[in-house]
Amino acid sequence: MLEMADSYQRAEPMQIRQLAALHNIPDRYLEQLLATLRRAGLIRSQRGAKGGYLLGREPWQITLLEVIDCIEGLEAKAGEKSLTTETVERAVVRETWQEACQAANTVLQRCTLKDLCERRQIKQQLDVMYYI
Amino acid sequence: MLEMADSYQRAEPMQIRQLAALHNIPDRYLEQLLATLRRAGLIRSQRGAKGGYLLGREPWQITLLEVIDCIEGLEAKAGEKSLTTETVERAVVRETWQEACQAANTVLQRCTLKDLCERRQIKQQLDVMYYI
DNA sequence: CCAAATCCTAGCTGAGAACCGGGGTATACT
DNA sequence: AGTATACCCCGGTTCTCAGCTAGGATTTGG
Repeated sequence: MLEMADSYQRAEPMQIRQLAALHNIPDRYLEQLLATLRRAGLIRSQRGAKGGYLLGREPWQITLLEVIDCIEGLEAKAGEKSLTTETVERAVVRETWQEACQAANTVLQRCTLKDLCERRQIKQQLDVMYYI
Repeated sequence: MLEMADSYQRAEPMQIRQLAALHNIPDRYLEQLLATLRRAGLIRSQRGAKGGYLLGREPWQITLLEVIDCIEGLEAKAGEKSLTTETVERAVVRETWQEACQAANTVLQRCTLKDLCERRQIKQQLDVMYYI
């Protein structure tokens, strides 16, 4: 996603091969992840020769939370039936647990791809300085 | 743990059979969980006949975070070697991720067994009122 | 001693993440 | 049009691990 955020400004799509090579991910597997992201609307695809993937929105409009929820198969349902059989103990613990999740999500929500790209650039420049 | 927090005031140990029956957990499995909790010092055990388990500390001195970290096998190490091979991208994402974990942990840290017991009691009384 | 309880160690199982492969479809370029 | 290049879809394989099962050793109260 970060690579695509960079390529977004250049308005040229990224190809699976490139992304896979850059991050040492098997390209066949990366293809599935990208399909999931596409179905969620986080990225768009261009088929055919010279095709590839592009962000679905501006880099500052995509949060880390959206990306993670997407590929981690966000299933926030199925709790309906268990609510009827849920014990009091489970309910009490679950409330605090969800409160904790909410706190974590707030952090991830605040973090956009643009933020991450900027931090990455800073880190990369620091690496160069250490090398000298 | 909540059951033991209640029994802690009565100063009598809880046995695996009782705990398992109360919460529909296979006792053989519960035994392993309790062993983990014991090794972490969260609970103490009394062997032999009339034995059982007791909290290792007062109910208000044990947080939900400790319990969860304990049974979820908190492995916060092993990141040493990967730090050397960690890419810049992973590092940037991991920082935000850990920040989110920290936020969640803060919530769980604030929640003690005593708090949960009190909330449970309130909920149970509400259930009774609904029943009438 | 004996019954009752915890302790220790090893293995089984189902679900899900990571990964691979074959064949199909759309698009750009010549 | 034809072809090469990419994405698209679906099914299967491997590996990990939480959840669970099983057998036997050890400690303690009566």
